[in-house]
Amino acid sequence: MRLSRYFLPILREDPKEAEIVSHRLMLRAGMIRQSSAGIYSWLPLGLRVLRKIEQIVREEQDRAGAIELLMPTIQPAGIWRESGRYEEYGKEMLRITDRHDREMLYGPTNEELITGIFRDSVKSYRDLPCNLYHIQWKFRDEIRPRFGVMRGREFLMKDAYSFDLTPEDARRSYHKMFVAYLRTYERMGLKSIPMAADTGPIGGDLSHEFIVLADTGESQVHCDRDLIERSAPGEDTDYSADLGSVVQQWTGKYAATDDKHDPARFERQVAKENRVTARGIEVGHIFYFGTKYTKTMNCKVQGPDGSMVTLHCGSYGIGVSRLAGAIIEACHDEHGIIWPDPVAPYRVGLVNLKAGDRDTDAACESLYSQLGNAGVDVLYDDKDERAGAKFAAMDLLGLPWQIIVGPRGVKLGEVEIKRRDTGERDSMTPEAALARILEH
RNA sequence: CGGGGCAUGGCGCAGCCUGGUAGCGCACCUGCUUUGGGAGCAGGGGGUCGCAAGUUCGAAUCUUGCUGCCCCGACCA
Repeated sequence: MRLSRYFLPILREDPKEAEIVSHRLMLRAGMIRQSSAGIYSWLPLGLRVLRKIEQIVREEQDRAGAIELLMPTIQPAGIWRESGRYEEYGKEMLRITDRHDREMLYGPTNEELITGIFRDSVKSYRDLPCNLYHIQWKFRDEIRPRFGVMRGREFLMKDAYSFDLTPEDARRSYHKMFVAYLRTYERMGLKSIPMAADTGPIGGDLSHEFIVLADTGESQVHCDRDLIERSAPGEDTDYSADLGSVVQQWTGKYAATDDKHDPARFERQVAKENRVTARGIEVGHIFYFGTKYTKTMNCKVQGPDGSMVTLHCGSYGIGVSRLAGAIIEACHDEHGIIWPDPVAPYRVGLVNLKAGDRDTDAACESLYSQLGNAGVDVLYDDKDERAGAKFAAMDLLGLPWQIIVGPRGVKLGEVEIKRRDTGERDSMTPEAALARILEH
């Protein structure tokens, strides 16, 4: 993409409404614009990031055996009355009336909808287990939206729903999602830690929040260093096996958010040198809720012995739009964003230091087309601006690689290549620069 | 929902106290000079001063009401 033909409204100064760093940088880098409190438009650059995140989430859900579908944003009130949550949910639910005075709502979550679909379609235990997910916009009318995209009212969320015949089977389904989550965050270049969460009225040990570590995170967390150093299960994980032992490796170590922190237990359970207190952001939540909705909504299948069995369910959420903010919180410096390669909107920023100079233009055009042909996403700054402004903008955008092409270097047959994360810069021939990027 | 604050061009702000018909920096347009870490000079375009009433000869400025947004707290993927 040529910057001269792109839509990328960069702000030089900080908008005053943005307090936290990810919000500031997303506005400045032209990723988002606020529409109203807690509701944002995603501009082209922001949308690319959102799509990258979404795609990683999707791939890991698919790998774990979940099946994608798409449910609507607007739901009828009726099914929420069936589950009893229409009255229960309160003002967080945005209620709407259509032209026929029918009561509708903008979905804050989809348990009712999916349970309804499943109930009407699946009648036999032979179709179990089943895990269905979608990636869809949700709306929760938060009392006070804040932190930009991190706590908006409208947000993009991946939510999966598992259906099983027995609690034991449901546990296996839960474990799959647990592992998929570890993999998902790691692929985005984040360090995530599962922490035991409130299980609500069901009880048990099957609810975890996934916290991403970031110095500017909203909540304080305490955990065993082993959890931070451990890497996620590999691509070769066999999701058809029971992953209980894998999950056990993670849940066996101490990890708690501040509100559930037990200092005495922390000291007893974790050796002094392994005690870590850090800040984090919640980016996912998984839980088993048993028959909560299947019972009230009468969702049953026929079991092997011919009897009708109420299904056991869990739900598994990932805040996709929130992750865009969370990643920036975890990955930035004083100059701007530092995108981890897998979620970067473009891999390479090609900087023409003297647009209009014949040799410099030619060198850039050549690199631009070669990178394009090699399937590398490039943002080419071909605008007629001063070098300083271009450097500042490129650092703000945080693309992993910069190739800097100026008349001075071109005379010597060289371009400069820079890694945004380490700041390392090297001069080399354009061919070598190309090779360096392609080998990564 | 309790407490605090803000609303003036795309962004950041001054002007308001002490009413007289809107200004600064950045960004944008034109020209010239510049050109490797947010250039200089000259010229230019762009504003229902959040909305509505009121006071007044006259309101960005004073009064009242409303709306929007931000921050702190309780709540949350």
